[in-house]
Amino acid sequence: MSARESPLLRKIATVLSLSEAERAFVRDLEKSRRPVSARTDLVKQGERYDRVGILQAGWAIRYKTLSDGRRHVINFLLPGDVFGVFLQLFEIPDHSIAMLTDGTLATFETPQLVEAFRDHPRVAAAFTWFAAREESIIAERATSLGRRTALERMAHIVLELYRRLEAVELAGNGSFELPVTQEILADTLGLSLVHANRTLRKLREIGLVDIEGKTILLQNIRALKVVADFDDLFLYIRKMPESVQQQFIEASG
Amino acid sequence: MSARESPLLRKIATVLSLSEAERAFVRDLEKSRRPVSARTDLVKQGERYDRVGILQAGWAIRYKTLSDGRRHVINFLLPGDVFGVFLQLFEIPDHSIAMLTDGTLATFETPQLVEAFRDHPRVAAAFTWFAAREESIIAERATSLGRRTALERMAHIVLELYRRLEAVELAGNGSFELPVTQEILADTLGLSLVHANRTLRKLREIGLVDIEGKTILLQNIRALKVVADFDDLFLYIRKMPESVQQQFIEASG
DNA sequence: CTGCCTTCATAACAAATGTTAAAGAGCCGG
DNA sequence: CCGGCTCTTTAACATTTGTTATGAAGGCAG
Repeated sequence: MSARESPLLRKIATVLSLSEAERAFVRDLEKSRRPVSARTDLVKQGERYDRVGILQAGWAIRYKTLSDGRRHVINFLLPGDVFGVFLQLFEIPDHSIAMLTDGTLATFETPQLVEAFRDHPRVAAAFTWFAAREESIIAERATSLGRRTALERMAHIVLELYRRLEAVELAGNGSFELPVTQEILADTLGLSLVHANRTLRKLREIGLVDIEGKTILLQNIRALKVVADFDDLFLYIRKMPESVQQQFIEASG
Repeated sequence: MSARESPLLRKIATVLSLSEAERAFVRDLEKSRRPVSARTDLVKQGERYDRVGILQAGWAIRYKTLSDGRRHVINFLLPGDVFGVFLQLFEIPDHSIAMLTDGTLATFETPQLVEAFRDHPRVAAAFTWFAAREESIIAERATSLGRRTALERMAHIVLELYRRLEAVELAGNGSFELPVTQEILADTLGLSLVHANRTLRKLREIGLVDIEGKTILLQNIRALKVVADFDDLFLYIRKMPESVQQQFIEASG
């Protein structure tokens, strides 16, 4: 796997090994790259959407807005993340997706998704794996929102992002770029802006993280894990069993 | 559709129309019915699981436990709900599933799931739809946990359960059986038991619901919707577009 | 029928988190 | 380099929610 592979291909490589032909197919799905600027809505709650997107660079959020303006960030989309596979089914999304930073986006159309599932079962397997993982990430966050304290939630999401970014080689040595305002963090963790700030300060005071500009440094990952009660099982960062890959091949007939 | 169809077939009928042959295939998936009693764990966090389950009767919960015992209920499983489609991929579940009441369970094995995707694309489409919907339900709940007050959350879940039970003909005329302790509700809504109780009392005091034993009566659905800021889009209780069904048929080759 | 055991209900008090306000830091365009 | 943004930080205070404790109600096993 070359260092210049797309983030999606890097991410897929952590889960299963594609043939060169399969990689070429994925590259083809990604070939429509275009720049998108911060604050652009890629998908709008309630408005028909019929493409699949692959984020190449930059961060985005999936979010919902209540009618009085309160916002909840469902999840972060990082480079290599795919969106819209399920939206294809529903056509009308129940949430929005917005760029947080400037970035690069590739999109492809439904027929190509169908083609993937018919002709490239291992690519389909990877897409399905990531869609399933998306759910487990959201479920873990719901657990944080329901049962972790503010400090625990903050520690948890820092670790989650670190692990996810590692897979696309955007994190290492305990640090990564976090191009996210505290307001976004607050809307993700179910906190007020002020309390998100307090919580971050506390994480710094007790020596678990250090923040310099947009860079966050995890100073004590072990302690962070204890505070967050972090178990990375929900991220499913491991190889897909051969038997499961085989099932996709059989299912595609 | 006869009144004696399984809840799953009733639920599927709200989304798409199956042929008699397809219904027969689903009935075959469900034929292994067996009774399960309350508190039985159907799936255990961290322990390999390799079947697909279809709940025929009774309620269950998907939940996670933190290492100090705090519990979060991710979602309710109601009659007609399917679990384990994604667990097939991961093999090791990151959450548990437990029966809340006595009930009836059918399970089938991976090869039959593969067969569904290869030979019965419209059945596969329905399964995929429900799996995707599961995610949107969890995302909506995360939104509640993050940004709705206790009262709003309680109103919201009551409406959600009402709409989901309607689809399997277990709710109507504004009321349904809610075989759930307040502790379970608390663990679902991220509240303490005491506060869940307070919140329920308030919902009664302001005349939005009435509770008699295990039966809940929604006295003012319109007001409940306003309080909860409830928009049922996330439940996707409508017909799957023909074009999407067609894509499953094409994908199965 | 009786006596657990679970569930519900409520009160008093504690703690976590939200709100409002204000000021400083950092960045960008003119 | 200035002015106006957005973002961060902090303080003081308000509110929601959690905790602990206790009793009542209801169902079930003996």
